[in-house]
Amino acid sequence: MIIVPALTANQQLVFRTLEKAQAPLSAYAILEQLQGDGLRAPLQVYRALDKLIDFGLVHRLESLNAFIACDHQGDHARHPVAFAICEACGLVEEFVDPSVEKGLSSWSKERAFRPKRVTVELRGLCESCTGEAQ
Amino acid sequence: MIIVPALTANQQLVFRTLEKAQAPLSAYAILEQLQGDGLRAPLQVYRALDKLIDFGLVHRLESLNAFIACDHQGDHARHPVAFAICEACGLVEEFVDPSVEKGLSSWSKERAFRPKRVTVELRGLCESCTGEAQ
DNA sequence: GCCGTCACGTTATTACATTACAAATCTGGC
DNA sequence: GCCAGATTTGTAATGTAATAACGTGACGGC
Repeated sequence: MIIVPALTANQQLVFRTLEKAQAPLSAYAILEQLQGDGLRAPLQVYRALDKLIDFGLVHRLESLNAFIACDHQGDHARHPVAFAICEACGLVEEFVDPSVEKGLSSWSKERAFRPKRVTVELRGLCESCTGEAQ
Repeated sequence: MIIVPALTANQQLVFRTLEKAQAPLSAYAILEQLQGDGLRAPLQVYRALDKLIDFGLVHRLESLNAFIACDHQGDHARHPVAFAICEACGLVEEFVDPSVEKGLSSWSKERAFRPKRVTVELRGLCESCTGEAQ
Protein backbone atom coordinates (compact mmCIF):
# COMPACT_ATOMS: atom_id res chain seq x y z
CA MET A 1 0.00 0.00 0.00
CA ILE A 2 1.35 3.35 -1.00
CA ILE A 3 0.51 6.47 0.93
CA VAL A 4 -0.38 9.41 -1.22
CA PRO A 5 0.17 12.62 0.71
CA ALA A 6 -2.07 15.58 0.07
CA LEU A 7 -1.23 17.03 -3.29
CA THR A 8 0.33 20.43 -3.48
CA ALA A 9 -1.37 23.19 -5.43
CA ASN A 10 0.65 22.59 -8.59
CA GLN A 11 0.23 18.86 -8.38
CA GLN A 12 -3.53 19.26 -8.13
CA LEU A 13 -3.66 21.56 -11.11
CA VAL A 14 -1.63 19.19 -13.24
CA PHE A 15 -3.52 16.12 -12.10
CA ARG A 16 -6.93 17.64 -12.74
CA THR A 17 -5.88 18.72 -16.19
CA LEU A 18 -4.91 15.17 -17.01
CA GLU A 19 -8.10 13.76 -15.51
CA LYS A 20 -10.24 16.08 -17.55
CA ALA A 21 -8.34 15.35 -20.73
CA GLN A 22 -8.92 11.60 -20.58
CA ALA A 23 -6.16 11.42 -23.11
CA PRO A 24 -2.40 11.77 -23.14
CA LEU A 25 -1.02 15.29 -22.88
CA SER A 26 2.52 16.48 -23.29
CA ALA A 27 4.07 18.48 -20.51
CA TYR A 28 3.94 21.56 -22.68
CA ALA A 29 0.29 21.02 -23.51
CA ILE A 30 -0.43 20.87 -19.80
CA LEU A 31 1.56 24.02 -19.26
CA GLU A 32 -0.40 25.82 -21.93
CA GLN A 33 -3.69 24.93 -20.29
CA LEU A 34 -2.47 26.10 -16.90
CA GLN A 35 -0.96 29.38 -17.91
CA GLY A 36 -3.98 31.18 -16.53
CA ASP A 37 -3.50 29.48 -13.17
CA GLY A 38 -0.08 30.79 -12.38
CA LEU A 39 2.09 28.17 -14.02
CA ARG A 40 4.77 29.73 -16.15
CA ALA A 41 7.67 27.37 -16.67
CA PRO A 42 8.03 23.79 -17.92
CA LEU A 43 9.85 22.79 -14.81
CA GLN A 44 6.84 23.47 -12.65
CA VAL A 45 4.90 20.94 -14.69
CA TYR A 46 7.70 18.40 -14.83
CA ARG A 47 8.16 18.52 -11.08
CA ALA A 48 4.48 17.96 -10.45
CA LEU A 49 4.43 15.11 -12.95
CA ASP A 50 7.38 13.41 -11.29
CA LYS A 51 5.57 13.35 -8.00
CA LEU A 52 2.28 12.24 -9.48
CA ILE A 53 4.08 9.38 -11.17
CA ASP A 54 5.72 8.44 -7.88
CA PHE A 55 2.28 8.35 -6.27
CA GLY A 56 0.99 6.13 -9.05
CA LEU A 57 -1.61 8.66 -10.12
CA VAL A 58 -0.11 9.35 -13.51
CA HIS A 59 1.70 7.29 -16.10
CA ARG A 60 4.24 8.33 -18.63
CA LEU A 61 3.86 7.10 -22.18
CA GLU A 62 7.42 6.76 -23.39
CA SER A 63 6.61 6.28 -27.01
CA LEU A 64 4.56 9.47 -27.04
CA ASN A 65 6.51 11.69 -24.67
CA ALA A 66 3.22 12.31 -22.97
CA PHE A 67 1.42 11.73 -19.71
CA ILE A 68 -1.94 10.30 -18.77
CA ALA A 69 -3.94 9.92 -15.58
CA CYS A 70 -4.05 6.38 -14.28
CA ASP A 71 -7.53 5.02 -14.73
CA HIS A 72 -7.31 2.23 -12.20
CA GLN A 73 -6.74 4.62 -9.35
CA GLY A 74 -4.97 2.87 -6.55
CA ASP A 75 -6.33 -0.37 -7.83
CA HIS A 76 -3.07 -1.51 -9.24
CA ALA A 77 -1.12 1.56 -8.33
CA ARG A 78 2.49 0.99 -9.26
CA HIS A 79 1.86 -2.41 -10.79
CA PRO A 80 3.48 -2.77 -14.11
CA VAL A 81 0.87 -1.51 -16.51
CA ALA A 82 0.61 -1.82 -20.26
CA PHE A 83 -0.91 0.50 -22.83
CA ALA A 84 -2.51 0.07 -26.19
CA ILE A 85 -2.34 3.29 -28.17
CA CYS A 86 -4.36 3.82 -31.32
CA GLU A 87 -2.37 5.80 -33.86
CA ALA A 88 -5.50 6.81 -35.73
CA CYS A 89 -7.84 8.13 -33.06
CA GLY A 90 -5.43 8.59 -30.18
CA LEU A 91 -7.35 6.34 -27.83
CA VAL A 92 -5.24 4.92 -25.04
CA GLU A 93 -6.26 1.83 -23.17
CA GLU A 94 -4.54 0.85 -19.96
CA PHE A 95 -4.40 -2.78 -19.03
CA VAL A 96 -2.71 -5.42 -16.92
CA ASP A 97 -1.98 -8.80 -18.38
CA PRO A 98 -0.96 -11.62 -16.04
CA SER A 99 0.91 -13.49 -18.72
CA VAL A 100 2.99 -10.47 -19.63
CA GLU A 101 3.63 -9.73 -15.99
CA LYS A 102 4.62 -13.32 -15.33
CA GLY A 103 6.94 -13.43 -18.33
CA LEU A 104 8.76 -10.28 -17.35
CA SER A 105 9.10 -11.17 -13.72
CA SER A 106 10.35 -14.66 -14.37
CA TRP A 107 12.83 -13.43 -16.94
CA SER A 108 14.06 -10.90 -14.39
CA LYS A 109 14.33 -13.50 -11.68
CA GLU A 110 16.37 -15.83 -13.86
CA ARG A 111 18.82 -13.11 -14.76
CA ALA A 112 18.88 -11.53 -11.34
CA PHE A 113 17.75 -8.29 -12.94
CA ARG A 114 15.99 -5.90 -10.59
CA PRO A 115 13.42 -3.92 -12.54
CA LYS A 116 12.57 -0.49 -11.23
CA ARG A 117 10.36 0.72 -14.01
CA VAL A 118 8.54 -1.22 -16.67
CA THR A 119 7.33 0.12 -20.00
CA VAL A 120 4.95 -1.88 -22.16
CA GLU A 121 3.32 -0.04 -25.04
CA LEU A 122 1.50 -1.25 -28.11
CA ARG A 123 1.12 1.20 -30.97
CA GLY A 124 -1.40 0.29 -33.60
CA LEU A 125 -5.04 0.52 -34.56
CA CYS A 126 -7.94 0.04 -32.21
CA GLU A 127 -10.98 -1.97 -33.16
CA SER A 128 -13.04 0.93 -34.49
CA CYS A 129 -10.18 2.38 -36.53
CA THR A 130 -9.14 -0.96 -37.95
CA GLY A 131 -11.78 -1.03 -40.63
CA GLU A 132 -11.47 2.52 -41.87
CA ALA A 133 -7.73 2.75 -42.14
CA GLN A 134 -7.09 -0.29 -44.31
CA MET B 1 11.27 -13.21 -44.39
CA ILE B 2 12.12 -9.59 -44.91
CA ILE B 3 14.35 -8.50 -47.72
CA VAL B 4 17.02 -6.05 -46.72
CA PRO B 5 18.20 -4.10 -49.74
CA ALA B 6 21.78 -3.00 -49.97
CA LEU B 7 22.35 -0.22 -47.49
CA THR B 8 23.09 3.26 -48.73
CA ALA B 9 26.33 4.94 -47.73
CA ASN B 10 24.75 6.83 -44.84
CA GLN B 11 22.88 3.81 -43.63
CA GLN B 12 26.09 1.81 -43.53
CA LEU B 13 27.92 4.49 -41.63
CA VAL B 14 25.17 4.74 -39.04
CA PHE B 15 24.78 1.01 -38.73
CA ARG B 16 28.49 0.37 -38.28
CA THR B 17 28.69 3.04 -35.64
CA LEU B 18 25.95 1.33 -33.68
CA GLU B 19 27.51 -2.08 -34.14
CA LYS B 20 30.84 -0.89 -32.87
CA ALA B 21 29.27 0.87 -29.90
CA GLN B 22 27.56 -2.25 -28.56
CA ALA B 23 25.55 0.15 -26.51
CA PRO B 24 22.73 2.59 -27.07
CA LEU B 25 23.62 5.84 -28.80
CA SER B 26 21.50 8.92 -29.30
CA ALA B 27 21.06 10.23 -32.82
CA TYR B 28 23.23 13.21 -31.94
CA ALA B 29 25.96 11.00 -30.51
CA ILE B 30 25.99 9.08 -33.78
CA LEU B 31 26.15 12.32 -35.71
CA GLU B 32 29.11 13.48 -33.67
CA GLN B 33 31.05 10.32 -34.44
CA LEU B 34 30.33 10.62 -38.13
CA GLN B 35 31.13 14.24 -38.65
CA GLY B 36 34.44 13.31 -40.22
CA ASP B 37 32.67 11.07 -42.73
CA GLY B 38 30.53 13.67 -44.39
CA LEU B 39 27.48 13.66 -42.14
CA ARG B 40 26.50 17.13 -41.14
CA ALA B 41 22.85 17.31 -40.11
CA PRO B 42 20.64 15.40 -37.67
CA LEU B 43 18.20 14.57 -40.41
CA GLN B 44 20.75 12.48 -42.25
CA VAL B 45 21.10 10.33 -39.18
CA TYR B 46 17.39 10.14 -38.48
CA ARG B 47 16.62 9.12 -42.02
CA ALA B 48 19.19 6.35 -41.93
CA LEU B 49 17.88 5.19 -38.56
CA ASP B 50 14.31 5.04 -39.84
CA LYS B 51 15.32 2.74 -42.64
CA LEU B 52 17.52 0.57 -40.45
CA ILE B 53 14.63 0.16 -38.03
CA ASP B 54 12.36 -0.79 -40.92
CA PHE B 55 14.87 -3.44 -41.95
CA GLY B 56 14.97 -4.76 -38.40
CA LEU B 57 18.67 -4.03 -38.03
CA VAL B 58 18.29 -1.40 -35.35
CA HIS B 59 15.96 -0.88 -32.42
CA ARG B 60 14.84 2.28 -30.78
CA LEU B 61 14.87 2.45 -27.00
CA GLU B 62 11.95 4.70 -26.19
CA SER B 63 12.78 5.23 -22.58
CA LEU B 64 16.27 6.38 -23.50
CA ASN B 65 15.66 8.24 -26.74
CA ALA B 66 18.47 6.17 -28.13
CA PHE B 67 19.18 3.49 -30.68
CA ILE B 68 20.96 0.16 -30.61
CA ALA B 69 21.98 -2.43 -33.18
CA CYS B 70 19.84 -5.54 -33.07
CA ASP B 71 21.94 -8.35 -31.74
CA HIS B 72 19.85 -11.21 -33.04
CA GLN B 73 20.40 -10.19 -36.64
CA GLY B 74 17.64 -11.55 -38.78
CA ASP B 75 17.01 -14.18 -36.17
CA HIS B 76 13.87 -12.58 -34.91
CA ALA B 77 13.96 -9.59 -37.15
CA ARG B 78 10.83 -7.57 -36.50
CA HIS B 79 9.58 -9.84 -33.77
CA PRO B 80 8.50 -7.95 -30.74
CA VAL B 81 11.62 -7.65 -28.69
CA ALA B 82 12.12 -6.65 -25.08
CA PHE B 83 15.01 -4.88 -23.39
CA ALA B 84 16.48 -4.87 -19.93
CA ILE B 85 18.41 -1.69 -19.31
CA CYS B 86 20.74 -1.30 -16.36
CA GLU B 87 20.58 2.20 -14.98
CA ALA B 88 23.91 1.84 -13.25
CA CYS B 89 26.25 0.48 -15.91
CA GLY B 90 24.21 1.14 -19.02
CA LEU B 91 24.18 -2.47 -20.13
CA VAL B 92 21.32 -3.32 -22.44
CA GLU B 93 20.13 -6.86 -22.93
CA GLU B 94 17.79 -7.75 -25.73
CA PHE B 95 15.47 -10.69 -25.29
CA VAL B 96 12.34 -12.42 -26.45
CA ASP B 97 9.98 -13.94 -23.94
CA PRO B 98 7.27 -16.28 -25.19
CA SER B 99 5.00 -15.61 -22.27
CA VAL B 100 5.16 -11.86 -22.81
CA GLU B 101 4.63 -12.30 -26.51
CA LYS B 102 1.69 -14.59 -25.91
CA GLY B 103 0.10 -12.26 -23.39
CA LEU B 104 0.31 -9.26 -25.67
CA SER B 105 -0.91 -11.05 -28.75
CA SER B 106 -3.85 -12.66 -27.02
CA TRP B 107 -4.86 -9.39 -25.40
CA SER B 108 -4.70 -7.77 -28.82
CA LYS B 109 -6.75 -10.51 -30.40
CA GLU B 110 -9.48 -10.24 -27.78
CA ARG B 111 -9.78 -6.50 -28.26
CA ALA B 112 -9.34 -6.58 -32.00
CA PHE B 113 -6.38 -4.27 -31.55
CA ARG B 114 -3.84 -4.37 -34.38
CA PRO B 115 -0.40 -3.67 -32.99
CA LYS B 116 2.11 -2.14 -35.36
CA ARG B 117 4.93 -1.50 -32.98
CA VAL B 118 5.61 -2.98 -29.58
CA THR B 119 7.76 -1.46 -26.86
CA VAL B 120 8.81 -3.49 -23.85
CA GLU B 121 11.54 -2.02 -21.67
CA LEU B 122 12.70 -2.83 -18.17
CA ARG B 123 14.78 -0.22 -16.39
CA GLY B 124 16.58 -1.36 -13.31
CA LEU B 125 19.79 -2.93 -12.09
CA CYS B 126 21.58 -5.81 -13.73
CA GLU B 127 23.03 -8.67 -11.74
CA SER B 128 26.51 -7.24 -11.33
CA CYS B 129 25.26 -3.80 -10.32
CA THR B 130 22.66 -5.11 -7.91
CA GLY B 131 25.13 -5.74 -5.11
CA GLU B 132 27.08 -2.50 -5.28
CA ALA B 133 24.21 -0.08 -5.63
CA GLN B 134 22.16 -1.26 -2.66
C1' DG C 1 16.49 31.10 17.02
C1' DC C 2 18.83 27.87 13.94
C1' DC C 3 19.05 24.16 10.83
C1' DG C 4 17.52 20.74 7.56
C1' DT C 5 14.13 19.62 4.26
C1' DC C 6 10.98 20.36 0.79
C1' DA C 7 8.27 22.61 -2.61
C1' DC C 8 8.43 26.42 -5.58
C1' DG C 9 9.89 30.05 -9.11
C1' DT C 10 12.88 31.85 -12.84
C1' DT C 11 16.26 31.97 -16.44
C1' DA C 12 19.00 29.81 -19.47
C1' DT C 13 20.50 25.98 -21.82
C1' DT C 14 20.77 21.36 -23.67
C1' DA C 15 18.87 17.43 -26.06
C1' DC C 16 15.87 15.39 -29.34
C1' DA C 17 13.19 15.53 -33.65
C1' DT C 18 10.86 17.45 -37.76
C1' DT C 19 9.48 20.84 -41.48
C1' DA C 20 10.44 22.93 -45.68
C1' DC C 21 12.81 23.35 -49.58
C1' DA C 22 16.71 23.05 -52.88
C1' DA C 23 19.98 20.03 -55.26
C1' DA C 24 21.33 15.72 -56.92
C1' DT C 25 20.46 11.15 -58.50
C1' DC C 26 18.16 7.45 -60.29
C1' DT C 27 14.53 5.40 -63.74
C1' DG C 28 11.75 4.24 -67.68
C1' DG C 29 10.25 5.72 -72.26
C1' DC C 30 11.37 7.33 -76.51
C1' DG D 1 21.52 9.90 -75.66
C1' DC D 2 18.20 12.54 -73.41
C1' DC D 3 14.18 14.21 -71.18
C1' DA D 4 10.22 14.04 -67.46
C1' DG D 5 8.94 12.39 -63.33
C1' DA D 6 9.92 10.15 -59.06
C1' DT D 7 12.92 9.25 -55.27
C1' DT D 8 16.70 10.24 -52.40
C1' DT D 9 19.96 13.43 -50.34
C1' DG D 10 21.70 17.77 -48.32
C1' DT D 11 21.02 22.04 -45.67
C1' DA D 12 18.97 25.47 -42.82
C1' DA D 13 15.76 26.63 -39.75
C1' DT D 14 12.56 25.60 -36.43
C1' DG D 15 9.78 23.13 -33.16
C1' DT D 16 9.30 20.27 -29.10
C1' DA D 17 10.92 17.99 -24.83
C1' DA D 18 13.69 18.04 -20.75
C1' DT D 19 17.12 19.61 -17.41
C1' DA D 20 20.79 22.61 -15.05
C1' DA D 21 21.71 26.00 -11.98
C1' DC D 22 20.42 29.18 -8.83
C1' DG D 23 17.73 31.26 -5.38
C1' DT D 24 13.49 31.89 -2.21
C1' DG D 25 10.16 30.91 1.25
C1' DA D 26 7.43 27.72 4.41
C1' DC D 27 7.53 24.46 8.00
C1' DG D 28 8.91 21.17 11.78
C1' DG D 29 12.37 19.51 15.21
C1' DC D 30 15.33 20.70 18.66
